[in-house]
Amino acid sequence: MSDRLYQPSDPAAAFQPHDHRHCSSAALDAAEARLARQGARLTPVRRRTLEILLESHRAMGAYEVLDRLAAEGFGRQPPVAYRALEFLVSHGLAHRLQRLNAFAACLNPGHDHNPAFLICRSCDRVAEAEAAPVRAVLSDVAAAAGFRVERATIEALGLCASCAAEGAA
Amino acid sequence: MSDRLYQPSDPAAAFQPHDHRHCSSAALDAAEARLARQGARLTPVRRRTLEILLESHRAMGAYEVLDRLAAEGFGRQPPVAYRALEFLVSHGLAHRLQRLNAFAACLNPGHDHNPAFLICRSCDRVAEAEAAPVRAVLSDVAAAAGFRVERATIEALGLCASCAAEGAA
DNA sequence: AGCTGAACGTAATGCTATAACAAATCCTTG
DNA sequence: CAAGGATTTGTTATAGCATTACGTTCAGCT
Ligand SMILES: [Zn+2]
Ligand SMILES: [Zn+2]
Ligand SMILES: [Zn+2]
Ligand SMILES: [Zn+2]
Repeated sequence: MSDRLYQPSDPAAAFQPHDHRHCSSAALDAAEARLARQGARLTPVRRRTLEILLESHRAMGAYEVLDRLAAEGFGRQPPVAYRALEFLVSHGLAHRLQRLNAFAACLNPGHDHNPAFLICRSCDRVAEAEAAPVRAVLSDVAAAAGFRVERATIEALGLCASCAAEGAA
Repeated sequence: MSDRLYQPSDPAAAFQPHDHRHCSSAALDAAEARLARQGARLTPVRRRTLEILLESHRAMGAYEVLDRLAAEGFGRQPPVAYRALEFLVSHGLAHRLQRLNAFAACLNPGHDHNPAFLICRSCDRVAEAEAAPVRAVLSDVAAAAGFRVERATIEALGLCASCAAEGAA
Protein backbone atom coordinates (compact mmCIF):
# COMPACT_ATOMS: atom_id res chain seq x y z
CA MET A 1 0.00 0.00 0.00
CA SER A 2 1.66 3.15 -1.16
CA ASP A 3 -0.69 5.52 0.57
CA ARG A 4 1.75 8.35 0.51
CA LEU A 5 1.23 11.75 1.94
CA TYR A 6 -1.93 13.34 0.66
CA GLN A 7 -1.10 15.53 -2.28
CA PRO A 8 -4.13 17.26 -3.69
CA SER A 9 -3.69 18.16 -7.32
CA ASP A 10 -4.62 21.74 -6.55
CA PRO A 11 -7.21 22.68 -4.01
CA ALA A 12 -7.97 25.99 -5.67
CA ALA A 13 -8.36 24.56 -9.17
CA ALA A 14 -12.12 24.49 -8.86
CA PHE A 15 -12.17 28.27 -8.70
CA GLN A 16 -9.81 28.89 -11.57
CA PRO A 17 -10.03 28.38 -15.29
CA HIS A 18 -8.61 24.96 -16.01
CA ASP A 19 -8.82 22.00 -18.34
CA HIS A 20 -12.02 20.72 -16.89
CA ARG A 21 -12.33 17.87 -19.37
CA HIS A 22 -9.13 16.46 -17.99
CA CYS A 23 -10.13 17.38 -14.46
CA SER A 24 -13.36 15.42 -14.57
CA SER A 25 -12.16 12.46 -16.57
CA ALA A 26 -9.28 12.02 -14.14
CA ALA A 27 -11.73 11.99 -11.26
CA LEU A 28 -13.88 9.46 -13.06
CA ASP A 29 -10.90 7.22 -13.74
CA ALA A 30 -9.81 7.43 -10.13
CA ALA A 31 -13.33 6.58 -9.07
CA GLU A 32 -13.40 3.50 -11.26
CA ALA A 33 -10.04 2.39 -9.93
CA ARG A 34 -11.18 2.84 -6.38
CA LEU A 35 -14.37 0.87 -6.88
CA ALA A 36 -12.45 -1.90 -8.57
CA ARG A 37 -10.26 -2.19 -5.49
CA GLN A 38 -13.34 -2.21 -3.30
CA GLY A 39 -15.19 -4.71 -5.42
CA ALA A 40 -18.16 -2.38 -5.82
CA ARG A 41 -20.05 -1.88 -9.05
CA LEU A 42 -20.31 1.36 -10.94
CA THR A 43 -23.67 0.68 -12.55
CA PRO A 44 -25.13 2.93 -15.25
CA VAL A 45 -27.20 5.12 -12.91
CA ARG A 46 -24.32 5.48 -10.53
CA ARG A 47 -21.86 6.29 -13.24
CA ARG A 48 -24.17 8.79 -14.83
CA THR A 49 -24.86 10.41 -11.49
CA LEU A 50 -21.17 10.84 -10.91
CA GLU A 51 -20.70 12.25 -14.39
CA ILE A 52 -23.47 14.76 -13.78
CA LEU A 53 -21.86 15.91 -10.56
CA LEU A 54 -18.52 16.12 -12.33
CA GLU A 55 -19.84 18.42 -15.02
CA SER A 56 -19.38 21.41 -12.76
CA HIS A 57 -17.67 22.29 -9.55
CA ARG A 58 -20.97 23.19 -8.01
CA ALA A 59 -22.93 21.19 -5.50
CA MET A 60 -26.22 19.83 -6.79
CA GLY A 61 -29.41 19.01 -4.95
CA ALA A 62 -30.75 15.48 -5.20
CA TYR A 63 -33.77 16.62 -7.17
CA GLU A 64 -31.66 18.52 -9.63
CA VAL A 65 -29.71 15.32 -10.26
CA LEU A 66 -32.94 13.38 -10.42
CA ASP A 67 -34.34 15.61 -13.16
CA ARG A 68 -31.27 14.96 -15.23
CA LEU A 69 -31.44 11.21 -14.68
CA ALA A 70 -35.13 11.06 -15.45
CA ALA A 71 -34.59 13.02 -18.67
CA GLU A 72 -32.08 10.40 -19.70
CA GLY A 73 -34.38 7.45 -19.21
CA PHE A 74 -33.64 6.46 -15.65
CA GLY A 75 -36.26 6.31 -12.94
CA ARG A 76 -38.01 9.51 -11.99
CA GLN A 77 -38.62 8.91 -8.31
CA PRO A 78 -36.51 10.43 -5.52
CA PRO A 79 -34.97 7.17 -4.31
CA VAL A 80 -33.29 6.75 -7.68
CA ALA A 81 -31.20 9.83 -7.10
CA TYR A 82 -30.79 9.42 -3.37
CA ARG A 83 -29.58 5.86 -3.72
CA ALA A 84 -27.02 6.70 -6.34
CA LEU A 85 -25.81 9.69 -4.36
CA GLU A 86 -25.68 7.71 -1.15
CA PHE A 87 -23.62 5.07 -2.92
CA LEU A 88 -21.17 7.64 -4.23
CA VAL A 89 -20.82 9.29 -0.85
CA SER A 90 -20.36 6.08 1.06
CA HIS A 91 -17.69 4.94 -1.40
CA GLY A 92 -15.80 8.19 -1.22
CA LEU A 93 -16.66 9.40 -4.71
CA ALA A 94 -18.80 12.32 -3.67
CA HIS A 95 -19.35 14.52 -0.67
CA ARG A 96 -22.44 15.85 0.96
CA LEU A 97 -22.62 19.50 1.88
CA GLN A 98 -24.71 20.02 4.98
CA ARG A 99 -25.16 23.73 4.54
CA LEU A 100 -26.54 23.32 1.06
CA ASN A 101 -28.40 20.03 1.33
CA ALA A 102 -26.50 19.13 -1.79
CA PHE A 103 -23.83 16.87 -3.21
CA ALA A 104 -20.56 17.44 -5.00
CA ALA A 105 -18.25 15.04 -6.77
CA CYS A 106 -15.03 14.29 -5.00
CA LEU A 107 -12.00 15.44 -6.92
CA ASN A 108 -9.54 13.21 -5.15
CA PRO A 109 -11.44 9.98 -4.82
CA GLY A 110 -8.26 7.93 -4.72
CA HIS A 111 -7.62 9.12 -1.20
CA ASP A 112 -9.82 8.58 1.82
CA HIS A 113 -10.60 11.95 3.26
CA ASN A 114 -13.04 14.30 4.89
CA PRO A 115 -12.08 17.65 3.52
CA ALA A 116 -13.05 21.10 4.60
CA PHE A 117 -15.26 22.70 1.98
CA LEU A 118 -14.85 26.16 0.57
CA ILE A 119 -18.09 27.41 -0.91
CA CYS A 120 -18.00 30.61 -2.95
CA ARG A 121 -21.16 32.60 -2.37
CA SER A 122 -20.70 34.43 -5.64
CA CYS A 123 -20.04 31.69 -8.23
CA ASP A 124 -21.35 28.77 -6.14
CA ARG A 125 -18.33 26.68 -6.88
CA VAL A 126 -17.06 24.33 -4.21
CA ALA A 127 -13.48 23.36 -3.49
CA GLU A 128 -11.99 20.88 -1.08
CA ALA A 129 -9.31 22.03 1.30
CA GLU A 130 -7.02 20.03 3.52
CA ALA A 131 -8.91 19.63 6.76
CA ALA A 132 -6.36 17.76 8.85
CA PRO A 133 -4.90 20.80 10.61
CA VAL A 134 -8.36 22.21 11.24
CA ARG A 135 -9.56 18.93 12.66
CA ALA A 136 -6.53 18.70 14.87
CA VAL A 137 -7.29 22.03 16.50
CA LEU A 138 -10.95 21.16 16.78
CA SER A 139 -10.12 17.89 18.50
CA ASP A 140 -7.92 19.76 20.96
CA VAL A 141 -10.60 22.30 21.75
CA ALA A 142 -13.12 19.49 22.18
CA ALA A 143 -10.77 17.42 24.29
CA ALA A 144 -10.50 20.34 26.70
CA ALA A 145 -14.21 19.80 27.27
CA GLY A 146 -13.80 16.05 27.58
CA PHE A 147 -15.39 15.48 24.21
CA ARG A 148 -14.04 12.98 21.71
CA VAL A 149 -14.65 14.04 18.12
CA GLU A 150 -15.52 11.25 15.73
CA ARG A 151 -16.67 13.15 12.69
CA ALA A 152 -16.74 16.84 11.95
CA THR A 153 -18.47 19.04 9.43
CA ILE A 154 -16.29 21.92 8.33
CA GLU A 155 -17.79 24.15 5.67
CA ALA A 156 -16.67 27.68 4.90
CA LEU A 157 -18.72 30.22 3.02
CA GLY A 158 -16.93 33.12 1.43
CA LEU A 159 -15.42 34.51 -1.69
CA CYS A 160 -13.03 32.75 -4.01
CA ALA A 161 -10.02 34.46 -5.54
CA SER A 162 -11.57 34.75 -9.00
CA CYS A 163 -14.75 36.34 -7.75
CA ALA A 164 -12.82 38.65 -5.45
CA ALA A 165 -10.68 39.74 -8.39
CA GLU A 166 -13.78 40.46 -10.41
CA GLY A 167 -14.87 42.77 -7.65
CA ALA A 168 -17.79 40.79 -6.31
CA ALA A 169 -18.95 42.34 -3.06
CA MET B 1 -19.07 48.72 26.85
CA SER B 2 -17.04 46.26 28.87
CA ASP B 3 -16.87 43.55 26.28
CA ARG B 4 -14.00 41.81 27.91
CA LEU B 5 -12.29 38.69 26.74
CA TYR B 6 -14.75 35.92 26.09
CA GLN B 7 -14.99 33.70 29.14
CA PRO B 8 -17.43 30.89 28.65
CA SER B 9 -18.90 29.79 31.94
CA ASP B 10 -17.95 26.21 31.17
CA PRO B 11 -18.14 24.75 27.73
CA ALA B 12 -18.53 21.23 29.01
CA ALA B 13 -21.32 22.05 31.47
CA ALA B 14 -23.97 20.90 29.04
CA PHE B 15 -22.68 17.36 29.30
CA GLN B 16 -22.35 17.26 33.05
CA PRO B 17 -24.83 17.26 35.88
CA HIS B 18 -25.32 20.86 36.91
CA ASP B 19 -27.80 23.33 38.36
CA HIS B 20 -29.79 23.62 35.19
CA ARG B 21 -32.38 25.89 36.69
CA HIS B 22 -29.67 28.45 37.27
CA CYS B 23 -28.08 27.63 33.92
CA SER B 24 -31.21 28.37 31.93
CA SER B 25 -32.44 31.34 33.93
CA ALA B 26 -29.03 32.96 33.56
CA ALA B 27 -29.22 32.48 29.81
CA LEU B 28 -32.70 33.95 29.75
CA ASP B 29 -31.59 36.95 31.78
CA ALA B 30 -28.64 37.51 29.51
CA ALA B 31 -30.95 37.26 26.53
CA GLU B 32 -33.29 39.88 27.92
CA ALA B 33 -30.38 42.18 28.65
CA ARG B 34 -29.03 41.76 25.16
CA LEU B 35 -32.37 42.49 23.52
CA ALA B 36 -32.84 45.54 25.69
CA ARG B 37 -29.52 46.88 24.43
CA GLN B 38 -30.56 46.13 20.88
CA GLY B 39 -33.99 47.61 21.25
CA ALA B 40 -35.65 44.40 20.11
CA ARG B 41 -38.77 42.96 21.66
CA LEU B 42 -38.97 39.63 23.42
CA THR B 43 -42.63 38.97 22.73
CA PRO B 44 -44.51 36.09 24.34
CA VAL B 45 -44.00 33.62 21.47
CA ARG B 46 -40.34 34.48 21.25
CA ARG B 47 -39.79 34.24 24.96
CA ARG B 48 -41.62 30.95 25.21
CA THR B 49 -39.67 29.57 22.28
CA LEU B 50 -36.43 30.47 23.97
CA GLU B 51 -37.62 28.91 27.21
CA ILE B 52 -38.51 25.72 25.42
CA LEU B 53 -35.07 25.52 23.85
CA LEU B 54 -33.52 26.23 27.23
CA GLU B 55 -35.29 23.34 28.91
CA SER B 56 -32.67 20.95 27.68
CA HIS B 57 -29.24 21.03 26.15
CA ARG B 58 -30.51 19.26 23.08
CA ALA B 59 -31.21 20.75 19.70
CA MET B 60 -34.87 20.80 18.70
CA GLY B 61 -36.47 20.70 15.30
CA ALA B 62 -38.79 23.54 14.33
CA TYR B 63 -41.82 21.28 14.31
CA GLU B 64 -41.01 19.93 17.75
CA VAL B 65 -40.97 23.50 19.01
CA LEU B 66 -44.13 24.26 17.08
CA ASP B 67 -46.01 21.41 18.73
CA ARG B 68 -45.13 22.81 22.11
CA LEU B 69 -46.16 26.32 21.15
CA ALA B 70 -49.44 25.17 19.63
CA ALA B 71 -50.25 23.17 22.75
CA GLU B 72 -49.81 26.34 24.74
CA GLY B 73 -52.21 28.40 22.71
CA PHE B 74 -49.93 29.96 20.14
CA GLY B 75 -50.39 29.53 16.41
CA ARG B 76 -50.12 26.08 14.96
CA GLN B 77 -48.65 26.83 11.55
CA PRO B 78 -44.94 26.39 10.72
CA PRO B 79 -44.16 30.09 10.28
CA VAL B 80 -44.99 30.67 13.93
CA ALA B 81 -42.07 28.51 15.00
CA TYR B 82 -39.76 29.44 12.16
CA ARG B 83 -40.23 33.15 12.75
CA ALA B 84 -39.55 32.91 16.44
CA LEU B 85 -36.51 30.72 15.86
CA GLU B 86 -35.23 32.97 13.11
CA PHE B 87 -35.58 35.92 15.45
CA LEU B 88 -33.65 34.19 18.19
CA VAL B 89 -30.90 33.11 15.84
CA SER B 90 -30.52 36.49 14.20
CA HIS B 91 -30.31 38.17 17.59
CA GLY B 92 -27.72 35.78 18.91
CA LEU B 93 -29.96 33.98 21.37
CA ALA B 94 -30.00 30.64 19.62
CA HIS B 95 -27.95 28.72 17.11
CA ARG B 96 -28.88 26.62 14.17
CA LEU B 97 -27.26 23.23 13.73
CA GLN B 98 -26.86 22.41 10.06
CA ARG B 99 -26.23 18.71 10.56
CA LEU B 100 -29.40 18.28 12.55
CA ASN B 101 -31.74 20.76 10.90
CA ALA B 102 -32.41 21.89 14.41
CA PHE B 103 -31.99 24.75 16.84
CA ALA B 104 -30.40 25.12 20.24
CA ALA B 105 -30.48 27.94 22.75
CA CYS B 106 -27.29 29.90 23.08
CA LEU B 107 -25.74 29.62 26.51
CA ASN B 108 -23.63 32.73 26.24
CA PRO B 109 -25.96 35.17 24.55
CA GLY B 110 -24.19 38.13 26.05
CA HIS B 111 -21.31 37.66 23.70
CA ASP B 112 -21.40 37.74 19.93
CA HIS B 113 -20.02 34.49 18.70
CA ASN B 114 -20.12 31.64 16.23
CA PRO B 115 -19.06 28.68 18.27
CA ALA B 116 -18.02 25.24 17.22
CA PHE B 117 -20.64 22.72 18.24
CA LEU B 118 -20.01 19.47 20.00
CA ILE B 119 -22.86 17.05 19.49
CA CYS B 120 -22.92 13.87 21.53
CA ARG B 121 -24.28 11.00 19.48
CA SER B 122 -25.23 9.10 22.58
CA CYS B 123 -27.12 11.60 24.74
CA ASP B 124 -27.89 14.12 21.96
CA ARG B 125 -26.74 17.02 24.07
CA VAL B 126 -25.03 19.92 22.39
CA ALA B 127 -22.26 22.10 23.77
CA GLU B 128 -20.58 25.18 22.40
CA ALA B 129 -16.83 25.26 22.15
CA GLU B 130 -14.51 28.12 21.47
CA ALA B 131 -14.17 28.24 17.71
CA ALA B 132 -11.69 31.05 17.29
CA PRO B 133 -8.57 28.88 17.05
CA VAL B 134 -10.32 26.49 14.70
CA ARG B 135 -11.49 29.32 12.49
CA ALA B 136 -8.02 30.79 12.44
CA VAL B 137 -6.55 27.59 11.04
CA LEU B 138 -9.41 27.22 8.61
CA SER B 139 -8.87 30.75 7.35
CA ASP B 140 -5.21 30.01 6.82
CA VAL B 141 -5.90 26.82 4.90
CA ALA B 142 -8.46 28.67 2.80
CA ALA B 143 -6.18 31.62 2.22
CA ALA B 144 -3.62 29.25 0.75
CA ALA B 145 -6.22 28.59 -1.92
CA GLY B 146 -6.98 32.27 -2.33
CA PHE B 147 -10.30 31.90 -0.59
CA ARG B 148 -11.59 34.41 1.93
CA VAL B 149 -13.76 32.82 4.61
CA GLU B 150 -16.72 34.87 5.73
CA ARG B 151 -18.70 32.37 7.73
CA ALA B 152 -17.94 28.82 8.70
CA THR B 153 -19.94 25.91 9.97
CA ILE B 154 -18.01 23.79 12.43
CA GLU B 155 -19.93 20.92 13.97
CA ALA B 156 -18.37 17.92 15.62
CA LEU B 157 -20.13 14.65 16.23
CA GLY B 158 -18.75 12.37 18.88
CA LEU B 159 -18.97 11.21 22.43
CA CYS B 160 -19.13 13.41 25.50
CA ALA B 161 -17.19 12.64 28.66
CA SER B 162 -20.24 11.49 30.61
CA CYS B 163 -21.36 9.07 27.93
CA ALA B 164 -17.82 7.80 27.44
CA ALA B 165 -17.55 7.18 31.18
CA GLU B 166 -20.80 5.25 31.11
CA GLY B 167 -19.26 3.01 28.52
CA ALA B 168 -21.30 4.06 25.54
CA ALA B 169 -19.77 2.58 22.41
C1' DA C 1 -58.60 58.95 17.64
C1' DG C 2 -55.85 57.96 13.63
C1' DC C 3 -51.68 56.41 11.44
C1' DT C 4 -47.81 53.23 10.70
C1' DG C 5 -44.83 49.48 10.97
C1' DA C 6 -43.85 45.30 13.49
C1' DA C 7 -45.55 41.02 14.84
C1' DC C 8 -48.80 37.26 14.54
C1' DG C 9 -51.96 33.91 12.47
C1' DT C 10 -53.56 30.93 8.69
C1' DA C 11 -53.64 28.70 4.18
C1' DA C 12 -51.13 26.89 0.68
C1' DT C 13 -47.15 25.19 -1.30
C1' DG C 14 -42.39 23.76 -2.17
C1' DC C 15 -38.24 21.37 -1.14
C1' DT C 16 -35.68 17.49 1.03
C1' DA C 17 -35.58 12.67 2.37
C1' DT C 18 -37.05 7.93 3.56
C1' DA C 19 -40.06 3.67 4.13
C1' DA C 20 -42.03 -0.20 1.96
C1' DC C 21 -42.62 -3.24 -1.64
C1' DA C 22 -42.31 -5.36 -6.46
C1' DA C 23 -39.67 -6.41 -10.58
C1' DA C 24 -35.39 -6.98 -12.81
C1' DT C 25 -30.58 -8.22 -12.82
C1' DC C 26 -26.32 -10.18 -11.44
C1' DC C 27 -23.70 -13.90 -9.52
C1' DT C 28 -22.76 -18.11 -7.73
C1' DT C 29 -22.93 -23.02 -7.55
C1' DG C 30 -24.62 -27.59 -8.49
C1' DC D 1 -27.36 -24.40 -18.11
C1' DA D 2 -30.86 -24.13 -14.03
C1' DA D 3 -31.89 -22.80 -9.47
C1' DG D 4 -31.43 -19.87 -5.74
C1' DG D 5 -29.89 -15.85 -3.25
C1' DA D 6 -28.16 -11.23 -3.05
C1' DT D 7 -27.98 -6.75 -5.18
C1' DT D 8 -29.92 -3.24 -7.80
C1' DT D 9 -33.56 -0.65 -9.88
C1' DG D 10 -38.04 1.10 -10.09
C1' DT D 11 -42.62 2.73 -8.12
C1' DT D 12 -45.97 4.39 -4.63
C1' DA D 13 -46.64 6.66 -0.69
C1' DT D 14 -45.41 9.35 3.11
C1' DA D 15 -42.57 11.87 6.37
C1' DG D 16 -39.93 15.89 7.62
C1' DC D 17 -38.15 20.57 6.82
C1' DA D 18 -38.99 25.34 5.18
C1' DT D 19 -41.03 29.34 2.71
C1' DT D 20 -44.43 32.39 0.18
C1' DA D 21 -48.50 35.02 0.37
C1' DC D 22 -51.89 37.42 2.56
C1' DG D 23 -54.96 39.22 6.07
C1' DT D 24 -55.38 40.71 11.04
C1' DT D 25 -53.79 42.43 15.33
C1' DC D 26 -51.23 45.30 18.21
C1' DA D 27 -47.60 48.47 20.10
C1' DG D 28 -45.99 53.03 19.67
C1' DC D 29 -46.36 57.55 17.92
C1' DT D 30 -48.69 61.99 16.36
ZN1 LIG E 1 -12.58 21.00 -13.12
ZN1 LIG F 1 -16.34 32.38 -6.83
ZN1 LIG G 1 -27.95 23.55 31.82
ZN1 LIG H 1 -23.36 12.31 25.82
